[in-house]
Amino acid sequence: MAADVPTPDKQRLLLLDGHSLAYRAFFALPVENFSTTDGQPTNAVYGFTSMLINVLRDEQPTHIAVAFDRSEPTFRHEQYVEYKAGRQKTPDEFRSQISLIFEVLDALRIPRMSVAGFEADDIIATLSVQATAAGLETLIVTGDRDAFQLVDDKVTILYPVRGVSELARMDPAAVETKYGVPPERYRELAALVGESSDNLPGVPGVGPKTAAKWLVKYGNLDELVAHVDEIKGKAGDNLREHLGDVLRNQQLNKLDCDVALEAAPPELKMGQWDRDEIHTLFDSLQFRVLRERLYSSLTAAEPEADEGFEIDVQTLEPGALGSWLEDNSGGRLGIAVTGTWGRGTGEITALALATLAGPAVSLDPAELIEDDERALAAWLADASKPKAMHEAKGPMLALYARGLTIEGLTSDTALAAYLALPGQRTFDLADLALRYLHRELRSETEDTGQLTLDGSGEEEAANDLAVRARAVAELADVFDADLEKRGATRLLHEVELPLVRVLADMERAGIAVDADHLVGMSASLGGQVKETEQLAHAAVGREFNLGSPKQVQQVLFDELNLPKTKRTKTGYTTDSDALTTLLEKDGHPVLEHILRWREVAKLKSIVDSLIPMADDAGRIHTTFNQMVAATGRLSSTDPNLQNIPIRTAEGRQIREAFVVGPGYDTLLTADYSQIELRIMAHLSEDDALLDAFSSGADFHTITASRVFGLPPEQIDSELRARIKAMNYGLAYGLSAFGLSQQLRISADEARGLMEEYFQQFGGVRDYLQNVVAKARQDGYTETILGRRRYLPDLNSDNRQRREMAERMALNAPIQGSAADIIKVASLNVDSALREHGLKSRMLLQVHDELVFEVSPDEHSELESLVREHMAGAYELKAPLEVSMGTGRTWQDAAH
DNA sequence: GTAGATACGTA
DNA sequence: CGTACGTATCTACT
Repeated sequence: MAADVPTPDKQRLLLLDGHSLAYRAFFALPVENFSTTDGQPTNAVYGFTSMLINVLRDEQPTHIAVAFDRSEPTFRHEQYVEYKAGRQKTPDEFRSQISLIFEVLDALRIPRMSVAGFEADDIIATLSVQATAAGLETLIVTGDRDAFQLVDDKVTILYPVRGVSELARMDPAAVETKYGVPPERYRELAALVGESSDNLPGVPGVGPKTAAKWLVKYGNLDELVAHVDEIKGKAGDNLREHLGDVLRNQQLNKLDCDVALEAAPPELKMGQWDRDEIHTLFDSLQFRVLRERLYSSLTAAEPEADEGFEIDVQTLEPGALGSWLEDNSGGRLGIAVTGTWGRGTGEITALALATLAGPAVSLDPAELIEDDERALAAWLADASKPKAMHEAKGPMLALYARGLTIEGLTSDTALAAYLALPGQRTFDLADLALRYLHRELRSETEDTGQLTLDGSGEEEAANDLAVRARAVAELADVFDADLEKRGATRLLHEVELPLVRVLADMERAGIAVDADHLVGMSASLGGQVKETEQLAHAAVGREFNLGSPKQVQQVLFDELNLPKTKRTKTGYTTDSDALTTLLEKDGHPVLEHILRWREVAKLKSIVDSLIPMADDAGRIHTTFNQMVAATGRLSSTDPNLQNIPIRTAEGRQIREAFVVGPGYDTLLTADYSQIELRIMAHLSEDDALLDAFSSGADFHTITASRVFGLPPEQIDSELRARIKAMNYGLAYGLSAFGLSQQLRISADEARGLMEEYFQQFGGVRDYLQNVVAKARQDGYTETILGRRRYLPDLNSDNRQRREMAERMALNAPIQGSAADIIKVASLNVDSALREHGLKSRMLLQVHDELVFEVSPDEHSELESLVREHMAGAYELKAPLEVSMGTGRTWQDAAH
């Protein structure tokens, strides 16, 4: 099959009009948001660079140049003294930024060109003609419409439409669609219409529409001039009267394709840019987000890293591991492991250790003799021997399964990458090696094509694993420096790294379930699902699949003609909110059955998914993921034990299936009361909100009493519920519209409610506004422990994306700080359990709640330790409060 | 078999 | 037109 033979990529020349793009950016981006702390405006540099990065990423050019105007007069001024007269002087804030743009281009090794007496457009025109002749495709990015005359099947223009983030692709068809004439006629059209920014008046009263109509009718401008007497009406009179202007415009807007240039297109190859130079420059410009974007989007545009790792993988005689470790464990060693893990256990199949720059070994754990096994175990367990791993938790479980514990981890390169790039979902070692070490994850020395001794490929696998270990060792150093710059060193070493073992212990412990209870529930729910299904079918008069949103839509909106709900991509929503509203309006009985069916079917599917999860000891082991949530929270998978139902009575029955295991007395749950609201009060330092917490009374009632100006005892459940929704909604970026939807009140009422609220709690509004403004400037938000979330979309021109990013910016410091706090609490509780020699253990973390299994006679000691370390995890201005409960089941332990 | 859309469970 | 997740199911694709 030769179908996939890659063809050499087309050579593509990217030409940018530096001045016109920078000028666009200058007016598109508010200078208040784009200045360095010492007052240097950077909006034009920022916008230009941002556009440049996007185009480089999206178009992957092979050649590039940026053209600039000169301040000297051009040949056009000689022909027409009024050319560009009456233009406002360029603002000083703009002029100072041009040299900064030069610096950016120089650091990126992008050639810039300017020629006395010519405009940037003439340079671009010349290069594009030469490029076509040399067989290159040309892409021109410019905000100057004159360039449209250059468009043909080899030359495309990218024209900024709104702000700096969106480019319209102008090929011949697009020009014709937009202007009604093909690109080669564009000059003539522009001559008729005129160009006020160049001080080139056209025919009064003639816009692009009329001009295009004439050109289409007569074919071209010459013919139009020849038949100028045939044109009727006022427009015709104007044309005859201003014919001179039109012909002059046509002369002046013609781009010169024959400028003498120092370099021809084939010489304008994309070069390798200098990371250090970019670092320094972007630091001085205080471009944090752009640097990220540049690095993340341009790795592909860099020349392929075809280098691998030089590594000396040593073969050890049996019994030699101890002395090897003695010789080589002075510095941090990288560890790489293969095997399988999950559900709280695992198995190691191979292991490699690598020094940072010296030798490495690859081991087969199954074939270690006793001495070697002992030496390995001792080294692994030695906290004073520094180690680095990549995604250590799984291997930790597998090592533990064969009796090995690991101490002295000073880096987990996946965790470090997560702190550096919290929005990324995966942290593949090979990707990180390419990106941060600029090398492929393979050995440079190996693979001369010769067979290994037994031909099994074992040696190759051992080599590969050693390469991974080496990459881990090197990456660990790179990230140590990177995290130091981001202020995340302590977060890694004091929170995330030690948490790995705590999470591994929770996964290993698992939580006991009452299988009979689950099986019983499944049967009963199964019966209800069937019954409800029949009721639904009877109500409609035919059978349909209740689990298919498409069929439900068909039944409700096509057959029963119920009022239409909110649109989705494929039709109308049938979600429970919409169906509940419909039920109130129409009351068709099938609605009730659908809602009920969904409820019981959901519960049954949860129950059924849990049943086969229990191990031989009757325990379920979730997997906690420490690096997926952009805010710093944990997540739980396989199964997700962080979303076990609790709202409805039937849902809570599922919690009754999670029980205390043999050898333990009871379960204990401990959760933070209103932790996010306390954090909001702490961060905003709003006195009224802080007072509400220190008063000791019910928080929502107290805040409601302030908002409504009533004594607390007159706050009924309705009023309390409204303010409770506001209290929580604020931290999510809730709008008046959203509030009105949720409370089923009018938008005006909701708006009034918010006004009243902010009247009382103005500090909260100030805080929320500031948090977004600061994030817009810095490019990221930060939690109390310095965990960042990068939000480049805060400066997006797309309103929807920007507003989304704003809500994320509101929420990330609050949700993320709560995550910080419960992580610290988990660590401190865990240490305390060890220190006090308790057998009780931590089983689950559910965002603001910890679940423990209590060993006999440890009840009161555990309770006081948990309370102490949870409440004391962080000192907030609205102090943390913890509530606890105990019981045989997770449900009974609720409080 | 997989990807996307929809719906819904938790904090 | 309220954040952060994971899972089940259906549907339409390869």
